[in-house]
Amino acid sequence: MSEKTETKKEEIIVDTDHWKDEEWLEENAELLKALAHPSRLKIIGFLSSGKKCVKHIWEALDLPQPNVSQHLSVLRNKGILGYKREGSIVCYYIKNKKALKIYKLLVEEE
Amino acid sequence: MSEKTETKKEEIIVDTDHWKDEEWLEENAELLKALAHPSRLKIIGFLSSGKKCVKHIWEALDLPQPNVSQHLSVLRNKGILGYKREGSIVCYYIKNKKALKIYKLLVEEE
DNA sequence: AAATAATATTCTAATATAATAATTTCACCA
DNA sequence: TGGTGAAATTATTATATTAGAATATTATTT
Repeated sequence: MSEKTETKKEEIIVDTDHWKDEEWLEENAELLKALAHPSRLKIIGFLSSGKKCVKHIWEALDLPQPNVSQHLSVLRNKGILGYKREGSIVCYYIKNKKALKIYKLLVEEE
Repeated sequence: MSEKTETKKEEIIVDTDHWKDEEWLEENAELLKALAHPSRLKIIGFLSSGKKCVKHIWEALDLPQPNVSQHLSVLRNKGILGYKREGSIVCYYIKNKKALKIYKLLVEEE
């Protein structure tokens, strides 16, 4: 959806009925679900100021390493985070702009 | 958080480290979780154009009535939707502005 | 006070998610 | 090549969520 649809009269109609598009609903619900956890939101917040390595993340967030690793994998698998191996350490960053915008909206909307 | 904090020097510092505030994280994760379901996102989308009664909702969305009622109660309990009984019918509307903004962001960000 | 239409609640079974502990993999260096 | 630090994976258990069926509630009309 959201694509332009042309009628006989060559009018351009922008379809805003996204809620009719099951695929769009699935995708976006998935995105929200990935963000909808306190620890994952915390990770996003921490990464919103830039790329950070895993150790830095779990130390700063005061969460056990395996737990953070699990949450990172959720965010990575949904394409929200990207990562880069730098020798023996791995650094994560926010790859998905939409996710970052959601986080910023939450912050601004206080 | 996000409130202005005054230091000894009367400087105004706007705190943007929301991710350090466990309560803020909980609240916002809850909000996202409530929205993070295809049917609930669908309901929000349908209601984004204005107040609608329950029957109208489950017919338009092509979902079973008890199922929609359950989802409406999730959204209502989180304060995302408000409702008004009008005789024998009940009409729901989006009460939480933040939730609506999230939905709109998802739509616009395509 | 039935009957009916609209909506909500409850129960259940299936599935998904989460925290924790234990283990493993990977890269680097002595 | 053995040791070490960093990160990921796996297994387990507890808890939460979901759809769907059945039932209940509420308000209106007859």
